[in-house]
Amino acid sequence: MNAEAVAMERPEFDAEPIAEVVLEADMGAELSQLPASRHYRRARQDRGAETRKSLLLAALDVFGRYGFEGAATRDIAKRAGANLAAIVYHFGSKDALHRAVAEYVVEQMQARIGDSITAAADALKGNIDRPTARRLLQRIVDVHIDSMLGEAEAELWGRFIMREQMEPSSTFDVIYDFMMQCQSTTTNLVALLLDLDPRSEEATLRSFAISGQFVIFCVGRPMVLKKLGRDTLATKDREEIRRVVAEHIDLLVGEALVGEG
Amino acid sequence: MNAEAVAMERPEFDAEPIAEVVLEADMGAELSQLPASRHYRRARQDRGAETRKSLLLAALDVFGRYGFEGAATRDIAKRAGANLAAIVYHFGSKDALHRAVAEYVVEQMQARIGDSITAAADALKGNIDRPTARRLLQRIVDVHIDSMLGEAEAELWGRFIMREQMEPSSTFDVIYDFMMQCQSTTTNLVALLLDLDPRSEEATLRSFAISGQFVIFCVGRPMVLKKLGRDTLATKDREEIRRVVAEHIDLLVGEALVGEG
DNA sequence: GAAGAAGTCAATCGATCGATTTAATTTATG
DNA sequence: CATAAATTAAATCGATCGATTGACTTCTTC
Repeated sequence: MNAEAVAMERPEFDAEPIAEVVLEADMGAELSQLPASRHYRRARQDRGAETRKSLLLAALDVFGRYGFEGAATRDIAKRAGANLAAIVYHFGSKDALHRAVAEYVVEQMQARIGDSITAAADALKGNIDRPTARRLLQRIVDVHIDSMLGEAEAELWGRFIMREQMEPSSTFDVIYDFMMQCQSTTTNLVALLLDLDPRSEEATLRSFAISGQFVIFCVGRPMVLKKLGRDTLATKDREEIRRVVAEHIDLLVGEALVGEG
Repeated sequence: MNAEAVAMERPEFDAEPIAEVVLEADMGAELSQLPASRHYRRARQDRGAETRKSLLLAALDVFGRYGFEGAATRDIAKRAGANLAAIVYHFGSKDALHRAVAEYVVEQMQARIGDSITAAADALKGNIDRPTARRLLQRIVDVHIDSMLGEAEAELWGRFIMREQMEPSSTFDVIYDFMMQCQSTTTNLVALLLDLDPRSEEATLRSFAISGQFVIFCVGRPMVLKKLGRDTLATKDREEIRRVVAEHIDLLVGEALVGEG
């Protein structure tokens, strides 16, 4: 079951290069934004990156839909347009692939909403006034909405996270920690705006309720789309959602949003 | 794959009694509230009802966690404390069991929140004032919160529904229709309270955002529990959530809740 | 209390699918 | 051309799948 363990027991199995490949976290990151030019024949010096990225995305989808045990490596390889053996070659095992997916998800989310969180967390260390807190909160909310509803891949992240929440594996901690960090920062901002103790249950509940206003559009997306009569959320829809949620928060925290935008 | 088809092809297989058993929707409904008395030796006249109920609940759990294909009938039978063959005996096939679970979920949800929906829908046919609309809306919200967070089984309904939403099977329509009906009624109430066209995107989005405030406590329950430092939501927590959400809605629709506690 | 219906059970069917491994082949690069 | 990286088809071997069977137990009914 554990491919690394197997590799250790078998010295003739050259595990080192694979391990290195797996450990470099930025695999194919630069490749994903490659120009579509057909004549761009470079990047062949690392053909593997393409396959790794395909496998990673396919695994993200399949793991998210069927869970770790329910996911079939055959299915993942087929969707990725890669050979079955490529999974072991590039990642080491099904386990390791799953771990890589979890890390990838956090990485992507961190890249999109990390700044807004650290900005708020840093500001909260000092003394900030209510308009500033309101603006920092809105920043977090907007970034969440844009990343959760804006890009197609985000649907996969959401599914993967929801599934991990149902049957938490050992790799879930890293996702969990990140989300708790987001929630804590949001709670602190809400507490400040509502003159509540940040550690009170009241602050926590109000913070979750506020977050729920946009999370619903992620977890209930099929229902929302059906109701709106669309098959995808347009940019305009997303802006409407941002506007509505912003107005709601204005009403809820009794501090209208002012400045920058 | 299809057991009914097989049954049709094999006249010697006595399918009728099974079909009847499957079709009666109230299977074991009265049995679930049996007194725990050890000497209550009745109900042996229909031992099957107990097994059916066990299988149904186990299937609800397993289908919800692993999806239809990922679910193993062996797993379901084991969790139900029943024999593998009992599934085919009582339901006809894995497919039919899945269908029965979907119907059961709608049935249970209907029993808990159906009244609040039809009450609101009926009232909306005539002319109602804002305080009444506000009260009807709160009724729907409270009933949702109580049923989604109050009973242990509701966690299973939620998981099953979320999973069906991910990979909709043919049996999903019945669930979907019910949920859309809830959402439509809520939207109409919200539109009335905010002076919006009930069919406008604005009304839909605001309605979803409002619903999200309590749905988050269902889909994000593990996160909420972790943050609160509990391992289960107490009655007091549920009351707090009801209070917070009610206050929020007061602020959002500009119509404070009055009357009947 | 015997007949028979209802329900349960262990054992088993054939088939599919599971992850992993092997060996052979293709591809790019110095 | 030589080398290493990457890909591929094929095979391994076990596990598991849903469904079925027929014997067995429990309950009802006449």
